[in-house]
Amino acid sequence: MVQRRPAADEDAGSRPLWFIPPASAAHRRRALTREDVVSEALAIIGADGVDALSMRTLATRLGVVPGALYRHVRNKEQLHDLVLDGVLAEVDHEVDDRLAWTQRVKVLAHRLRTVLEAHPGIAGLLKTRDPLGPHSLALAEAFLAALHASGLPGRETGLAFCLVFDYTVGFALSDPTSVNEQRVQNPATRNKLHAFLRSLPADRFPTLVALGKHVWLNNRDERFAAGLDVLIGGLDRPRRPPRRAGGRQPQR
Amino acid sequence: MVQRRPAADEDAGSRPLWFIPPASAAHRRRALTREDVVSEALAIIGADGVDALSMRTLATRLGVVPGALYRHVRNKEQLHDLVLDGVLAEVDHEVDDRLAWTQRVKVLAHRLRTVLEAHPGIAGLLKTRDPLGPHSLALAEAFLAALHASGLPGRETGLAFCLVFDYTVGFALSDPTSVNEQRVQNPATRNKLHAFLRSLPADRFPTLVALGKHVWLNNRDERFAAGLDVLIGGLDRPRRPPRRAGGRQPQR
DNA sequence: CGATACAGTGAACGCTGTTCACAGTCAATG
DNA sequence: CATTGACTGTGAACAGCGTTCACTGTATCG
Repeated sequence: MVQRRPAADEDAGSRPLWFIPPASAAHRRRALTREDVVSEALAIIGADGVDALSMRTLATRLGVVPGALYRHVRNKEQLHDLVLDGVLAEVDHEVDDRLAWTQRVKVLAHRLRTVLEAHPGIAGLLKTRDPLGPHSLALAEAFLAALHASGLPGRETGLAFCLVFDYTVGFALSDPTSVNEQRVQNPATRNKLHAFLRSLPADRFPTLVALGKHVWLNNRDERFAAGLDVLIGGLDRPRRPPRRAGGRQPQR
Repeated sequence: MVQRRPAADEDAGSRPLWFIPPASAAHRRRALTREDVVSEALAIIGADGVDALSMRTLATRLGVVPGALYRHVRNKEQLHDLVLDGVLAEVDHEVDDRLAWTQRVKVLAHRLRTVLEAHPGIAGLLKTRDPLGPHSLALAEAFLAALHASGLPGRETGLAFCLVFDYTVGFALSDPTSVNEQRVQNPATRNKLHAFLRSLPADRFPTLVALGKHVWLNNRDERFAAGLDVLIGGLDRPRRPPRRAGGRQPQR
């Protein structure tokens, strides 16, 4: 929280004891910049998640009236864009070139997930707003470069990028603070959930009764890693010969 | 929209001409049921998306004051749960058992995506609310049964289920009405986007400059099908021998 | 010194989800 | 049949949200 405005009583008669800073142009004018707004927004999100970010609380923490923010940011959506790029800047996109491409992709995906989950709610922005900020582009470049090293043709590389990126974002999106995850994290509610699954009519839900306990588990880390393995394993598979013409879409 | 309340002037002196229905219990009392609320909510979402669903508009369309809804639904979150199950009921979960398990999973995933995208915004609910309603369970059963037919052990089947389900939901979540998709759908803006990518400094973003045009494409259908292929291909791969102990997570 | 640009103010608008005392009507009871 | 009790819908309110707008005061430029 930035203290921007001199205390009221400082103007009102009580003289400063020794030295009053000249209130240089840099401090009084242009005191609030777009960077300030964005960084304070990041602070709020880092502390309380993206839902806690409202124009009003943001303005209050900056010592400013809500409407003032609109001098620096067109609307909340644009603020989200800026915040998003700020978060993605935290993802280290340097990877050892000597690693196998599969390892490089995995490392990047893990880093992305870590950063996204450190800022609850941010992943949601990625689903509606394309990240075209400088840091986001650097990250995309790193992913693309690693995938390109697989030797896949350009078009397939693009598809693979979408796949891996969407997988990671989608995974981070069901963040551990959501209701679902809370439910499986708490052993008591998890047991209740398993009991519920076991209690289902076995004639209508045989597999669910038998395997339900393997689905609702508190195993986010394992789930992410295993999914990533499957995914990259699938990419690493020798391409099959072009499937029978027009057979792209399985019959509905 | 249900007309539930007699017109005001009907009570106020103007006598009915011939016959006044007895306002039977079924009509006056219990006129509004939870099913009514949910089905009207589904209608709103089907027409204008999930964002258009507010307690006030829902109440208005039901000819009722907003607070009245809380006699039938504890809060909006619970309304979402009910709506969600109503939508998932539209997914046909019957699949031909004679198909290969890979085909069965693909068919189910395509159906799920179709239904989710027919109700913009619904996929978002699936990320925060676990679908434990009857229809949702039936769908989960179908997916699990198909995956179980792969011969994977129980735990891996659970992981595979999460993977396929999350993939489909995550994909549907970036629905075609979002900003990103609009951008690549419109040829003009897509060209602008490609031009922007080409204009990037080639020394810092070499792969992005070269392959960017393969990433931002209007190819949702191909993307979904290809991703699903990779994913199921990865699942279908012969399991490798248990990886070196503790080596689940690639080194950061 | 006067003119101009502009950050910040304060108030308002219209929207949201939710609560609460109250009124009216039905069904069951004495 | 009359009374009671349960319960649905009313109307108003509360607190919060994003956003707009006329206005004020200050800092900079000509």
